[in-house]
Amino acid sequence: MEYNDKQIQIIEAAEKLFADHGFAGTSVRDIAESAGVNLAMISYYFGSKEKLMEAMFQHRGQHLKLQLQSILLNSDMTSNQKVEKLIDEYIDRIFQKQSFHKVMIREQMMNNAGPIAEQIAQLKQTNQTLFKQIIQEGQKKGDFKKGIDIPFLMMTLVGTTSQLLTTQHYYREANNLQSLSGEEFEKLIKKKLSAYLKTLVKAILSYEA
Amino acid sequence: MEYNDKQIQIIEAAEKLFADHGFAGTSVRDIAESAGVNLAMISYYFGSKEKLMEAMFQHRGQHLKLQLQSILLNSDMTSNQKVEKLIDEYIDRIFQKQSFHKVMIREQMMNNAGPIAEQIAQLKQTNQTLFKQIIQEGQKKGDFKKGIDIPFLMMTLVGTTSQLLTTQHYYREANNLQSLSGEEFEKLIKKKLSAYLKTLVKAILSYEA
DNA sequence: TTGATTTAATCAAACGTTTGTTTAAGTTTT
DNA sequence: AAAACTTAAACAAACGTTTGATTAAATCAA
Repeated sequence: MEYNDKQIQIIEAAEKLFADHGFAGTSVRDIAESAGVNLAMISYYFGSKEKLMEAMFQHRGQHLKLQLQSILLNSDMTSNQKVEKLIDEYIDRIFQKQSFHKVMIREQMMNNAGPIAEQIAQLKQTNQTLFKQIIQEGQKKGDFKKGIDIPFLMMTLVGTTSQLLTTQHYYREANNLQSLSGEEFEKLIKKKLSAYLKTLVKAILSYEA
Repeated sequence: MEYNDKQIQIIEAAEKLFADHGFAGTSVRDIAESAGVNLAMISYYFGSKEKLMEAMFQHRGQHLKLQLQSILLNSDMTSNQKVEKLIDEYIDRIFQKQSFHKVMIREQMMNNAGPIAEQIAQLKQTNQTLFKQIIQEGQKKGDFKKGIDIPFLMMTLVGTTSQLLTTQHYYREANNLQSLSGEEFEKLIKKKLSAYLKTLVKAILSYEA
């Protein structure tokens, strides 16, 4: 499915509003106003508010999957380099589409069925499988220690990033970083997160109890 | 402020519904029906839906703060033991009040002002300060290495736990654990999370790049 | 090229329903 | 008797969605 300019306009306006106020907390009138289109256009293009949400996941779904395949198949990289590249690509992806990821976090919490939940489950599994391959490859080469709980390690990467994403305004205030511009602040926390996660993963992949 | 039985009944019904469907996604009629009280009782006791939410944070707010003081002041424990106890108490607290913590996660995402946001900010800072003390105490004693980014380490503990909390149904499905009862499953993931986080923290507190 | 016809896009207005809240009349408790 | 509680009914406002008219562009027939 492809969407024209106006449809994308609506989807991206809805994305921002859903991220900040939730699905139920956003009215179609809010979306229409924010997107600069007439109220009826949302039903006209998408059928319903619910289907607009599904279109949003369809629209973003393509860019969601990590480009892990290319990392995995690149034989010039060491296991450590692969993990580091994975972390940087993941952070970039999350922060580039912040609003959509907040919407995803919200959707994950409500464990209802439906196409969106399925898409999320599928995405999680794909990323998990590829991540597992990279770690296990490193274990076979003797770069990483064995006995790692890979799903939990993944939870840490995802969870720490989500935590920073959803509470960045608290972090900014607690560390008196209001003087920085939005861009500067984002650049800073991305850099810190990247360095921190790399150290963390290396630590846990090499730590012997 | 103290609340009578019926008020607590309403608060706890609202808690569960807010956690699963969000604040805006839950109607006062849903809450009334779920709590088994008349619709008007919510306005009668709390004034408004918004104030019910504030009462919820007031009601739970007391139990929120980690009992870190007692850990910190206990001189019989090593730094490692203190960190381990902290992790177990944190996990217990989160899982004991799952619904409320989901509500908190939701509220954290919307960066609006108001008494709730303030209470969250205050709670975060209190916990951060006490956690920092425990880590720094360990650093002075030479048990932990220096140069740790404590706020980010805290983000990992909170983020990993939140991630498991909010996506436990995905984890359950992906690992074919539907045969377990709800209680058994919860016990299992709490145990795994505890062991994992303890290893993780020890790894990062002792890892030398 | 002209004029007719179809198609897609846009709009203000209205639809019926659900929303949070209030009312006013009751009942129970103190 | 007073205070606290409980209720069904009603309220205006906001909600998602539909309608019917209007516009503009595209397609076709002459």
